[in-house]
Amino acid sequence: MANDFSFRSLNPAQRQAVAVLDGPVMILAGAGTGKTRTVTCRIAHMLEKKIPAPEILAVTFTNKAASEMRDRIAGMVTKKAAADMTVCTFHSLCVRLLRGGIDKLGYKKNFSICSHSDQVGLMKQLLVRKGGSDEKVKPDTVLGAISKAKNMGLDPAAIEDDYFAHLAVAYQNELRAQNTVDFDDLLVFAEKVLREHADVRDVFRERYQRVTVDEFQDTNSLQMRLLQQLVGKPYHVCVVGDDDQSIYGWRGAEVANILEFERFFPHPKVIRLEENYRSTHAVLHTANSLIRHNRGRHEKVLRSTRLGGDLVRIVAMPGDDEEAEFIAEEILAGKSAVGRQWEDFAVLFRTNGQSRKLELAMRERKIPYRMVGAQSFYDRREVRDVLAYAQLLVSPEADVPLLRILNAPNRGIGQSTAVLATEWSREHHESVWQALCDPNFTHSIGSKTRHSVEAFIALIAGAKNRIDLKRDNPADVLHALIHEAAYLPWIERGCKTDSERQQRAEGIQSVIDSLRAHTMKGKKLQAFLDDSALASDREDEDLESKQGATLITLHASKGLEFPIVFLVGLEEGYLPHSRSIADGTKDEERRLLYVGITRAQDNLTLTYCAKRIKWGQETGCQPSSFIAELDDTYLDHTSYDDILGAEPSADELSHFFGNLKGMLDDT
DNA sequence: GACTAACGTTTTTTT
DNA sequence: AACGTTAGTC
Repeated sequence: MANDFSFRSLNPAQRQAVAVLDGPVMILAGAGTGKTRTVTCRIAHMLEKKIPAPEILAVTFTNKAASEMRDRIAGMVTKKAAADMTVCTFHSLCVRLLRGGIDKLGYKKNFSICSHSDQVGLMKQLLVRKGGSDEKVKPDTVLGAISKAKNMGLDPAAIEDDYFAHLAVAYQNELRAQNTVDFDDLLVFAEKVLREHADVRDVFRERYQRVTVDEFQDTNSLQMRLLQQLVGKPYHVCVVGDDDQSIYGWRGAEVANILEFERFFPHPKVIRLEENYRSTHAVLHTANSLIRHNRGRHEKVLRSTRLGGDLVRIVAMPGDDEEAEFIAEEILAGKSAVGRQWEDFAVLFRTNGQSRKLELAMRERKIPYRMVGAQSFYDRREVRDVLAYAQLLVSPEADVPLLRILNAPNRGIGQSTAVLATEWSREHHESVWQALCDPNFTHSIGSKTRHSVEAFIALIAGAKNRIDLKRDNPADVLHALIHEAAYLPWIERGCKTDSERQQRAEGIQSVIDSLRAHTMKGKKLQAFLDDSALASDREDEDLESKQGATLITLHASKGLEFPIVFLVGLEEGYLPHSRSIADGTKDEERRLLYVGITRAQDNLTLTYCAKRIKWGQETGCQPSSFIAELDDTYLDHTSYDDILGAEPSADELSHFFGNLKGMLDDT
């Protein structure tokens, strides 16, 4: 059997996890314990036991995790089996479910999904319209409250603050009127459909008999309820996670789900993977000594399979400039002296803002680097605009994308017209598109604007017609539409630099290319829009495709590993972050640091500064209280001055050798 | 309706 | 320090 090899290479705990296929199973997989390998072997084992591939479902949180798991499985089983099973995110699973059954909740099946920026745009409008209280309420605050309510299983109308509740109701009505759902709705509605409609539930339970949930520590209570609907007796469900790596509590993740798994699925088989293959003993010991300070966790002590190792350095820095320069120099020196690749180095930080100085230091020394995250592709203006055009080709009645590009590029339909059209559409309970099409409306506006509106209608309708006829490739239609709208010249005009111009053009082109790739695979335009809506930022195979040292936030680093890791800014207020000190979630910050430390394979350096520039102002810093929690056995406390004092500069070195040579010559 | 200038706010993490 | 928003002007 093909799997014999992988089976034998597993350790006893892993082997047990792979062997037990029936009933609830919880795999507590510490950092670097071969989690993904174990899960993929387990799924391969299912196939070996003649479980039909279509019955297998594996749910992840990110698209990246899903595609990684898909790839790993594909390497172990037949092509057909890999294609027949379902490996996807919670959200895309829900989209699939709702495309079939959302009509039961009074939405049309061609609903669209609004992104975060769409949500903000809508909420801004509502705040202006409802402008009840005169204090400035930020859209994100209201949206956050709504999201929290939805994830806790409450009706947004039940939010305590009356004004917020009022906005929440208006928001939800608006989305419904536009046949649009937000990210949270996907889960809320899917759970609702399953709970209230036994027929749908039975179909799903019949279809997916074997459910695996990855990164289970990141599930929130809504996802837990969804899972309960999805999995029926005899509960062939396997969850994999590590409570010590739960770092998404701020968006509702409940460590409780992993701590109380058996409350939901009785008598689970609990398997602990504690053998770490990634890090040296020194790194692991330090990590263990930190996480021990957290209460109420599944006791777990990672054992290292790699003895010894370099000491973990804790370096005191005078300021953030020196910190960045020190690290850049170390990378430079490490690369040439120890013969490492750029890709072997990673610098981890708490907030994106901390990357600026590091980037600068890298650039000065011509060290190639890759920044993970930061400006996300799908938040780029031109990308969102082009996607809005694409969305109109499916349903011009979607107000949000319509309003987005109504005057992008400028075509003489400005804000005032947009407001009039929106108001008219509201009065007549129609979409903005219908308002623009309605002669009764267009006669109420000036003739110049009217002609602009008519031209716009013709532009969109013409392109949509080509789509509906199904004769042309949607990518070609979209390309032609963008060209006809003269979108590129308009966006280019707003650019300051050549490289910006180039970036915009590439953004537009890559949306079209990506649509083409989708339609090549036989997917519909709607499916492309779904994928784009759910595709989040840091998932464009960034890491593999780009070369260089890695600059990355602690959150984004989870699941990755690097031979040499620098973890910067171990200062009170940054790590732990001041906000989490206020929120009383210091435990989570400790886990965040734990995640950071356990990314390191061979060598780890922690740094903290005495001062740092914040908002253009110099501020003093205190060392993180976490430093005192680390066990000293494998620590090397040192400072910037110590290291620079001990290591002579290149000048001093050549001088020294010059003298030496002189002495030798003399003799 | 478009452009510019001043102002205020931001910096935790993201499906 | 840098970005986005808003108000004021053409």
